[in-house]
Amino acid sequence: MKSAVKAQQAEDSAETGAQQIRDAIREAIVERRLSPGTKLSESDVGNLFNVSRTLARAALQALSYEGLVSVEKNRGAFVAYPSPDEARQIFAARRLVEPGILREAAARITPGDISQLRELLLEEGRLMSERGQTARRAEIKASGDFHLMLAEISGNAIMQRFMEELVARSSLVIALYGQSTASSCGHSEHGDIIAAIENDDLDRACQLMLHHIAHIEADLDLRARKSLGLKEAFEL
Amino acid sequence: MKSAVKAQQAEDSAETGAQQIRDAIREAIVERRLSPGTKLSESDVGNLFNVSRTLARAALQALSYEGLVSVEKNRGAFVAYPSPDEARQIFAARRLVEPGILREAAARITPGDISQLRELLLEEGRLMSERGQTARRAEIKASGDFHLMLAEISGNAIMQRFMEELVARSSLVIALYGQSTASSCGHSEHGDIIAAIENDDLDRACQLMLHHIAHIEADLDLRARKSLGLKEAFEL
DNA sequence: ACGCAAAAAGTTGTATACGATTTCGCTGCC
DNA sequence: GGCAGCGAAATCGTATACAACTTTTTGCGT
Repeated sequence: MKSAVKAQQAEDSAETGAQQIRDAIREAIVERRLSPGTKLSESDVGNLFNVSRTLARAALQALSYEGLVSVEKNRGAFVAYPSPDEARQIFAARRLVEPGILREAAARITPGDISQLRELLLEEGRLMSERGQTARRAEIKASGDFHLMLAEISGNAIMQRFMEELVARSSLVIALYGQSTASSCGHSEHGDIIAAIENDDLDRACQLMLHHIAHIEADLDLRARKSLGLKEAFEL
Repeated sequence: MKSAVKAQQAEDSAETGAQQIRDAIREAIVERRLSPGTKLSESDVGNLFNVSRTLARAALQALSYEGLVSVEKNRGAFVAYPSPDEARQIFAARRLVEPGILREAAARITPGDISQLRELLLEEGRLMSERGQTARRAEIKASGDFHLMLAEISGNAIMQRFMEELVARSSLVIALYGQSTASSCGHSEHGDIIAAIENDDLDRACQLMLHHIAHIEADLDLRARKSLGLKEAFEL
């Protein structure tokens, strides 16, 4: 599925080296190898990928359009540090669009799609039982891929791109505000949703999706701890 | 309202000259002063705004992320020429998200917002009765602003940005495939939607919104006339 | 020793330069 | 007359250079 997602955008383009850098950094952010707030200086990025600052800058700009990095004028680019309010908006957006995407996907889903989804779930479960950071990161990506694949099946490239943005930003939010050591997504809920789709019970599938999103959000601690930095941090 | 929309993004940023160029070009595209397919060479854009190719390029890249221009490797940037399929996806996306946005907006709407919406409608009506291209362009923008303002009222900046993209791209689609000489949006339908909101009849408001979108789409001729260029163009 | 000011270092914003790729027009051949 | 091939012009992709701004360090005075 990963290849399918990429192919759709690749086509003739492979636009430029900047694209590759953008993708590499995005992956690093989504997999949480880069923490929110980390500074991404143009020179450093350029050196890291052996390109000039021009390309590094282009990649960072691109990521800022996706909301994954924030560039501050004359100060530089940082891995985005979503505020609690932003976090709420991200999940509100997901609650708003994912049921609709699910409905469209269900209308066009093929047996092949379903088996691919199942495969994804299996992989996810396997990673879940594994130990180690590598497995954890792969699991994070896999759980997002479930939602992305639904968007892909829906056949609407625009919604798919939007979901990619939302999933990526969700990962950032979870990295910042997530509490449970458990992974980002309740794995079993994904399976339930597929089952509901197979049973042609669309309303139930949507309801499950909403619950699922609410579940993820419930694991967050979005109390505005605005730096809490001075006295409060030390008076105990 | 225009100022409000801009202020929200301006804040401290005003990031750079590229942003201004991007906005100027976008406005030109949305108001249909630039037709789909028009070539936007980096040098030309740079000269036009008296900046280097660097900034022109950045602006064009930004617009390509919004789907308003398509850049082809080693060939240049063009005002986007959405395919019929893309057009359908754009409107499918709008049908998917606008009812949700409407619901959120209705939940937070204030009397002040309503009067602002009414004001927008009045302006729209006034422009509608005027003659001339300038009025036509202003009307196009105004009719889009109605949808954008609902997104703004909804309080979700992410959905707002997404709607901005969808409305802008819709304008392109209408420019390409629209048939009626009449303006893009049925003006009266906007008023009906506001009325339904005021009556707390959300379901009706959503239904009106869906009809409204369907209406716009119905005015399009999305038959794939694939260039129609060879024999068909001349055999009559 | 502390605080403030000025300079130095580092980083971003923009312009220019150069190599690579495409496009277009020309010449020459069929 | 038309088409293939070649060369020039235009345009894009990327690197480098310089100016403007920010941050840090240094040094002086109190």
